Amino acid sequence: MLREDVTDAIRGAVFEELAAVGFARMSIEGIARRAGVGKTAVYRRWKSKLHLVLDLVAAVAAQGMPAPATGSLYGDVRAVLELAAYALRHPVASQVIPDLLVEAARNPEISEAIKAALLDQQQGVAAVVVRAAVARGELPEGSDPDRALDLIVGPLYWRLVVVRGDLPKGYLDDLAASAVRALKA
Amino acid sequence: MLREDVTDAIRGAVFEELAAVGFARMSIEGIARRAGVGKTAVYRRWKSKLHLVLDLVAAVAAQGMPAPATGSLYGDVRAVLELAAYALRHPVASQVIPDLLVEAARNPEISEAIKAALLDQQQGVAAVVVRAAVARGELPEGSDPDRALDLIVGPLYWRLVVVRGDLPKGYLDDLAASAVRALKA
DNA sequence: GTACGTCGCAACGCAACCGTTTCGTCGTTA
DNA sequence: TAACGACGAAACGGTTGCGTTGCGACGTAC
Repeated sequence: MLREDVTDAIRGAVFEELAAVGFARMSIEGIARRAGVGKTAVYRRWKSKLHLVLDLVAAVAAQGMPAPATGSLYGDVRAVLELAAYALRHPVASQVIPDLLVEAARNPEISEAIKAALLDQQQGVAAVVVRAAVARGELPEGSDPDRALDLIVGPLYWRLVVVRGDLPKGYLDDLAASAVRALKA
Repeated sequence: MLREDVTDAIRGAVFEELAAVGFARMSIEGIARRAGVGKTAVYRRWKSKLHLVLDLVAAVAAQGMPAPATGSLYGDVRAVLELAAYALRHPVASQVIPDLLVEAARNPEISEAIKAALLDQQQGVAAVVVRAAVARGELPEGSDPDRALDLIVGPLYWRLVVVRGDLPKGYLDDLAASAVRALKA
């Protein structure tokens, strides 16, 4: 029987190593070193570093992403932004997410995993939010949820991850208002 | 005297190698192999792969980025989006840019170079566009060019680079219109 | 109390790349 | 034509990680 505490230590080490050096530079030796276990313990559980990461991403995907239901489009958008900003400002996540996204451009398996864990989830949330807004009459029939998602999280991702700028007070409020205004075509 | 054609071959190989495997996996041996030159020729010109890439990025920075002047805010925004979409759809650039952006999060020298080559350029363009729009009375005094840039290129970058989705006909038009609408607070 | 499986540790042979050096070839310059 | 310097190729010793194997220690199940 594989020891649970060892498994957890490895999982944690993968996460930290991924944030510290990125997928490309990550090594199984480094993971074992960081986790304080032997390489044997790692190879007994996973075949390669790819499987390690796919397992990690799948765990994130499994936990799901909650869709807001505040009763207004602005409220929903603002809630989505709050959640996204929280994740993208997390020091570990803000390193791991863009790193894996770049890796996904070269590796179909990572691409598929990331899509299921993040993009599909977000598109699902956007679909719920848009559908509710349409039902309330806040948005016209046939509004495209994907385009809505672009307008909502695109600017935030750009600022936090690409430019790596700060998040001024009131920025999320303004952005939510801008997105709502942009959506009501 | 160093041979110009060899220098060019190396520069080209760096670009291709960067797109193919990314900065982290890139090796000087691989570059020399791809360029069809000896390692000696590379080391005679640059100290390390970091210097190779910094040199490449500086070359991009030096060529500058043109600011549009179409006479309307919508026209200017649309022109910026056209240029950005062209770059982000380029198969090599669309691999290299996000890769270096991720690398920049871990390497201050790359960060500085990328900032000068891309971000500062874009912020300069945004500043010109916003200033012109304010002068025309299309935007209120004190509009923030950085926020404008977030709203203009954020959604496009998200769609093309993060989601790696397609670009439907009319998307740029809609996005430009949305951005203009969002900016007029 | 014995047998089994996981544990950490260390070593294995192999591969890639590091940065340097040596060599013989070739083109340019004087 | 002689000297010089860059060229490609190959080899150097050193480092890192690969995936595998053998080891003795430990803990648990029977």
